[in-house]
Amino acid sequence: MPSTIKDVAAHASVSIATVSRTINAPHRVNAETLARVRESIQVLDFTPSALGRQLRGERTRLIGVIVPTLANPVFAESLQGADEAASADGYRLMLMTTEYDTARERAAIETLREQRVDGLIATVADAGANTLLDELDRAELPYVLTHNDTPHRPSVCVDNRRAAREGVHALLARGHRNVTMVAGSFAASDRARLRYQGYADAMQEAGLQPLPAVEIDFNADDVPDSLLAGLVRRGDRPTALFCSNDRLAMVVMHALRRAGIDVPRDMSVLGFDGIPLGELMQPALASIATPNRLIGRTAWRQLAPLLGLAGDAHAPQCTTLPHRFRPGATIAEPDSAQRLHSLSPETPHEHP
Amino acid sequence: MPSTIKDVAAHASVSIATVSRTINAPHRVNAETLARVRESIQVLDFTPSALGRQLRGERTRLIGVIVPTLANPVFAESLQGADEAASADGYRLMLMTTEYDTARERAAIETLREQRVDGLIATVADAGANTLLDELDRAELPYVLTHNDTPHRPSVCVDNRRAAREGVHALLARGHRNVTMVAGSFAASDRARLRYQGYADAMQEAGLQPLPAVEIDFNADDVPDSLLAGLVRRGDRPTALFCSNDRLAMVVMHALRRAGIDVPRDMSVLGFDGIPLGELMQPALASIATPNRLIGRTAWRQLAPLLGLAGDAHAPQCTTLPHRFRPGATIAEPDSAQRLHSLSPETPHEHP
DNA sequence: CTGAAAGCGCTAACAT
DNA sequence: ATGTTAGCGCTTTCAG
Repeated sequence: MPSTIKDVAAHASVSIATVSRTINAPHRVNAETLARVRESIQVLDFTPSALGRQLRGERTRLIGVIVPTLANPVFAESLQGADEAASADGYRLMLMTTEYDTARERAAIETLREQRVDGLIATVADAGANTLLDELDRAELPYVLTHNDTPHRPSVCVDNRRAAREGVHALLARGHRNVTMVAGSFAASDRARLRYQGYADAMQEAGLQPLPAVEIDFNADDVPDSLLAGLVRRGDRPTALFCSNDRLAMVVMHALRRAGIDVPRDMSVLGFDGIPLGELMQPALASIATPNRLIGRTAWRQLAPLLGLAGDAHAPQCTTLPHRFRPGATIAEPDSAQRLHSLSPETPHEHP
Repeated sequence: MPSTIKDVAAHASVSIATVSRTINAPHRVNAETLARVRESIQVLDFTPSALGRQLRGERTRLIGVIVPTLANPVFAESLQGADEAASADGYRLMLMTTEYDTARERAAIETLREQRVDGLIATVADAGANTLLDELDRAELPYVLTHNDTPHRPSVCVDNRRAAREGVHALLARGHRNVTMVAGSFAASDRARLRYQGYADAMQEAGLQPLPAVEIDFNADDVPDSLLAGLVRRGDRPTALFCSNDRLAMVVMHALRRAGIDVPRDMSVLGFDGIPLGELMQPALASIATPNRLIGRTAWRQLAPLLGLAGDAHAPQCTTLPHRFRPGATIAEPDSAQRLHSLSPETPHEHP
């Protein structure tokens, strides 16, 4: 049992109020007394209990953070950003992971509310129609969503649809016509859906028919053979793949290699997220980089005023942060064999 | 302000004791009363405050987790392992990152003690002579170290020295003689030091002189040109690099590429940690894989009995988990030019 | 089966 | 400058 304010008071022969003041308002304590109390605090190894304080005060200086998983560096990064920013303001984080599971989202929010967190920074599966978030609104618990791209709730994210469109456009501009999207399961992520829409936008602008996406489980460490077969089948094999996130892109590339498909010679690959490790690998993964750390930091900045902290009280509810197309060696023009096969009026693109 | 047990009591016209029982011991409440109270709980959207409970009881069911950074997937993974295991037992995690900074370690422990966590799972810079840990001992706050390889404190890790020795041995067995170690700064990690010892062991067993390690800042995203120059200088250029962790290995490989050095043709690279992304990249990163998730899980298992939970009360204080050499295409035999240069009695190794 | 009351550690009036 | 006291939300005897 740690010692309490009472123990210190007794040891220093003062009242508990004086001990409290020694800690919170030293200038209101006589110098000698101050020294004596501090001495006792040392001796007894007293650490004030945040519990007592939190129970008394109207805030806990705790904020809950909910992310799908830390296996995806994207979330690890934005968590870091939020951590840095919140810590600097004296707030502590309580972390919960959901593995993209709605039931776990519910449980996480419940736990966090029990802990009386002052606010929430969360990435949820589906931000649009989400009863959990409605409950938060009703409970008046401030929250900011991260990586959830919705105009209807406080959030910080990139414009996923536009970003995806630009990325796919880059593929098309290099002469690819048969571009297929590989996505984590749509049910588990509104991001994935928006990115698919961006993909479809780009295809249509180029006068091409969007192809159905190949859906893969988010947590998968490998591509099931059945799906892989579809991806590498001869005939109408895609010349480029747009993956809804970098982790997925790497998993897919690994599978392609196993199937004897060389990236980028036989197939180009574009990811999404711009995780640092992607840039280090060979060939460097082309991607649409999102400012993950900044997303976390911004989420805190947006949340802080809602907690009554100093800050821009009239900051926007929704922040759209800039993305950036990150070129990489996983993208090449369709190989010559491929081009020979497709020397038809439909693919009149030029190459240097 | 969330509603309290009093609000519910008033709404249901019972005492707060009955509300408490409804939540914690429903069988001791009359069926009708139970229903009425539950109704009120619903209506008022009552969520019991963990604070009140924690203040009253002798445990908070909170555990603190301290890791250097989440930018290194190793720690993200073991955090996940700990989270899974602890959550299953109804414990919540409070996360703090230190960026390998001792001052931040101190602050983290302070905060966690204030929050009255029941125990700690931590990865610290230096587990041997660490006053912070001594303080924990004195305060009788149970803790388990992860990734800290020390027999003197409760810990879960792999045998870093042996693992490093085996890895370097594998390089030597392929004909490498000039193997250099690249390490994060030794001051910030007892792991790095042990791995260097393992490197030295292997070199000496092969009758070779261990070379001084090249130290690089942990957080670096690139290798400074001055260090890079030393690594790629002609003449006594190493034919193989042993990196003290995978992230570092990837950063180094990236720099080597910039310097026109091809891996593995011109230089082999071996990492440490076995992060999943390493296996996905091309060429696949050879590494010494550590069971990170299991490390986190085991840490919880080892901590639980110390908190008075069910579990093996006589589990070992220190657990050494098995590592595994993970072969990869970043390791090759020294290239032919290199071999021609070194066709001397000292390097009689055969190649297919 | 239910209620009254004490007390967990702390802060903030209010008194002295 | 310091002390006394009420009360934050809850659990837990102890009575009824």
